[in-house]
Amino acid sequence: MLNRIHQCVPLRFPVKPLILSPLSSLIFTKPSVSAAKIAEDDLTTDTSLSKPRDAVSEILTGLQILGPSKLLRGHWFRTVVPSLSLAQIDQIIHSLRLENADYALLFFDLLKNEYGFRHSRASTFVIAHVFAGKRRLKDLRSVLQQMLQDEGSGSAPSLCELLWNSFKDWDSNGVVWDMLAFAYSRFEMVHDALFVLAKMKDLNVRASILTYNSLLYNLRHTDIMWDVYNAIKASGIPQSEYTNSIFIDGLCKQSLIQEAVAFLRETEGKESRPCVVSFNTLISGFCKMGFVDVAKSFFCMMFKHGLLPDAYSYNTLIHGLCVAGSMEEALDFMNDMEEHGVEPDVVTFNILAKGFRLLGLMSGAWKIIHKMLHNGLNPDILTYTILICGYCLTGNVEEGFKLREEMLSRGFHLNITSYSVLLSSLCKSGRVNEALSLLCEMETIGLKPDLVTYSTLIHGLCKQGEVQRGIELYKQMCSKGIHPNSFPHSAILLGLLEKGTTLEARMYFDTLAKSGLMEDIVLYNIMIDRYAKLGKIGEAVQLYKQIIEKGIAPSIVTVNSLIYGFCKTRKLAEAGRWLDAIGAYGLEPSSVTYTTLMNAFCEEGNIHAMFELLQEMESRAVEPTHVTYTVVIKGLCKQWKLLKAVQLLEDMYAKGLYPDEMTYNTIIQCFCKAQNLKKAFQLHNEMLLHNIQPSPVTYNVLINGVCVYGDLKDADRLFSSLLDQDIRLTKVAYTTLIKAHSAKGDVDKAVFLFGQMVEKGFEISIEIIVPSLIDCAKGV
DNA sequence: TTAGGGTTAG
Repeated sequence: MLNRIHQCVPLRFPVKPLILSPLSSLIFTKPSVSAAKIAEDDLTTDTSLSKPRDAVSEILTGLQILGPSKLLRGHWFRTVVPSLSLAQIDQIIHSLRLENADYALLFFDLLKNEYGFRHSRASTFVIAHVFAGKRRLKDLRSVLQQMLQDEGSGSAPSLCELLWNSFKDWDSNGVVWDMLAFAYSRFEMVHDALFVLAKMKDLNVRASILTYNSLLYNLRHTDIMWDVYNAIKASGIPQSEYTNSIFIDGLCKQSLIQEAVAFLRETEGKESRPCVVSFNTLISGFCKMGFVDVAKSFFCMMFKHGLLPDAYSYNTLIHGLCVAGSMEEALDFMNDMEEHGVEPDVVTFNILAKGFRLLGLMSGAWKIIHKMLHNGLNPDILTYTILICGYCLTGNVEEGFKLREEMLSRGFHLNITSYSVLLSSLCKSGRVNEALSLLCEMETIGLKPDLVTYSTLIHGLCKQGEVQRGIELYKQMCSKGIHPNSFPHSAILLGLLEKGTTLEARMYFDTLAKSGLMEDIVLYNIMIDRYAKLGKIGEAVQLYKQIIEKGIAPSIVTVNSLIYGFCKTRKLAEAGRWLDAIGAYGLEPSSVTYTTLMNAFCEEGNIHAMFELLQEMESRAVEPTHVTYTVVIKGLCKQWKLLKAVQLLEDMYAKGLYPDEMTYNTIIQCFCKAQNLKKAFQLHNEMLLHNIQPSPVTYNVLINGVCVYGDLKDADRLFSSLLDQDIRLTKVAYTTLIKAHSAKGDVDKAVFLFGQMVEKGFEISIEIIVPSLIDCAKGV
């Protein structure tokens, strides 16, 4: 905040009303004695002349004699200034404007910039009129914006009153009115801007198209956009080519995409024909809604209108293609760009690099960066952030930190986003305390963590079970004036579900729902999913009804969780009905929808129904994922069609789908049950070859297989070798082996393993010990 | 027009 001189420096003289001598005679007659004295005083330190009563005339005279730079920077002036009252300063500015507007500007700027003075509204308007008269519109805007920053929203009525009462007859008054409306609009104080516009209409002052465009832009998310557009048409002022583009953008933002297209068509052949920006807006709108093909057709249509796509057109479309995962086509458009003489820029390369990053293809992202360097472009902070994010998401946090070092060595400063990426990956790897230190580092270097940063950390803490600390951080965030959205609440809700009881979580959820602030489907989805997982389908459906009553649109996740709940409670027919009804909600079934149902049929042993669903899925162009394939492999295993299962595993690789440890566990277990331990171990080796980390479950399955169908000594050897390799084993691995030895009556070995288990700190339950003792007794 | 945060299936 600017210091106000009058708040800091007490007045040395009482403020008296000023009686100004005719200024012209002071300035344009021969130098007065006192002015000559000022010149002397500049060399001495005597300030006896600096009585405020005379200050105005002294300053004016001084300006005439000494010239502005000598006077305004001189000692006398510096001593006098702090003792001037607001009213005196207003008067000086007023008078200076009449005699020499440049001096008024100089005086105004000097007080503001060197003395941190906050000028009155009246002085600001005087200066605004000087700028308007000189057509220095940027300065005019700047001076008004500074005033509005201090005045804040809701200040329009009083400012309009002042502008009307004291300045209505001034030259360039209309320009000031227009800029005032524009400045309000630029600060997103739209109600104030609308107030000024309404006043202007009453006073018959015309607004410029720039002001209208700015307001149209700020209101493009709302219905009021139409009123502004109609006002533009009614005013008869010529539209700029941006007016229609902003209007089209607004229609797209309000999801009125059909209306946007119709509007574009309407403008064809009229005075304001569609321009490149209008097309770009539509391309962006369609891409954001996921209709990249339609976006492409508009891209092509530009040529038909004799328009050439610019870098924005290409980048927008390439972005849409990248988000849709169509990297090949995105690259084609980059080549097309070059062929049409539009040079791909840093934005193009960043978009493409992110496209590859989204697909987890970091090598592709690097190729793009190399091309970027080859084209003579340098990576910017976004490029680095995309790369850091890519590494962090694949769990390679260290590589992310190395890139941060490189960034710093190249003189980039990490911003909030770059920090948040690092924080997020630390949280995901469970290194929440390190993430919290990074938060401190951010604050130390003066970066203010935002909602995303806090939400990430709250999520990290809650996921680790530290819900209380998460809630404390949430409070800290609110105390800093950061207004929460549903993200931090979802983190806390998940934490409560994980750590506390469902009832506790439900109470938190109900408080959020009652507050009326949380209308986010994700919060409902979290709660519904928990009920579904618990088999409490009644509660889940109840919440679903609440969503509909509130007019909140369910998402495919909502329906998928409900379908899961019906499957869990073995109401497959009901689950099937929900699948059939998905279209009625304007939703599309996803691979999760089908996989959930397919798994349920598989569990029921109805493999035929499972394959029927797979067919339906493919016919509806829903791509099966590696999870879908895992379910199908499980189904084939149930039918003992092991060769087909192995074939499907190979098909997955051919299709570019990567099996994970669960896929292998499924098929390995099947070969164990078929007593084909050789193939089971072969598959285990294949996992390692493909860099898939076997999970403790993999080893449980293998140990159990060897115990049941092989030689117990081999099982012991396998077990020891795993321990030697420091491979993480669970309680199940120990109990499997203990049970096997107990069953064979080898009490010593069983007791030895039991001791090892206790030593490792595993909890021992009665369910493990009693059956083993019974087995041992039988053996003896 | 480009970078960061939350929910679902095996």
